[in-house]
Amino acid sequence: MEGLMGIYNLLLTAYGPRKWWPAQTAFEMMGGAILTQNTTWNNVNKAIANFEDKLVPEFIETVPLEELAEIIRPSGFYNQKANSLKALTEWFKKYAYDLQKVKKVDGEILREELLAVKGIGRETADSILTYALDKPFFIIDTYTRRILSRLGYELPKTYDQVRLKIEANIPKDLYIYNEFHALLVEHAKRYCKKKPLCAECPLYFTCEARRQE
DNA sequence: CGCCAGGGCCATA
DNA sequence: TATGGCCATGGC
Repeated sequence: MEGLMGIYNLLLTAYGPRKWWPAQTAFEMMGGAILTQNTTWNNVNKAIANFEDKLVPEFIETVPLEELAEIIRPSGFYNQKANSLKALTEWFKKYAYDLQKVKKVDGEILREELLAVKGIGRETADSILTYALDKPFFIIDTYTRRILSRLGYELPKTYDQVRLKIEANIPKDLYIYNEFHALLVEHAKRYCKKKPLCAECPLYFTCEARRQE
């Protein structure tokens, strides 16, 4: 996994800092991480807009499940995600809905707790840890896998194997984890949806160099 | 019209 | 550990 920082620098130069996650509050970020599972942001935004100003744990806790599902309907999988939002909120309640209390806990412990929440898997957990809780865990999504494999990297099979391998080859720095993932998403949306390789791609020469090997 | 998006759960072998 | 079925809307 050499050259990851080179890719990071190319993307950062090409797109500039992304300043993620797009959310008003930490709780909105956490909820958004669930809503965006296998779903476009366009649909997630519709769901978030339906909350008006009620995307807060106190509302999620008390609103009837069926009503919650109706609110988030545009995000798809709304029955499952309504349950997931309830479960996330139950977890958060252990900390009295106090973000500062959560942040005091060790990152590995928090990851275990989040993975125990039904509806939160590895990617969602790592997104929440990195973007809401200031605990750096490199997020592995379909875009990350797609871009890296197109660049010629041989990726391990399991999520955590990929994550640990990437983490071992970049500085353990929250800002870099934050920006790198956001930059990969930005890049994938522009260039890696259908086209396997294209000359306008900022990583074109990197792709070419690795393909020659 | 069919495909798929910043996944995850569960059953099965 | 690793597939396969399922969940569901909306943009293209």
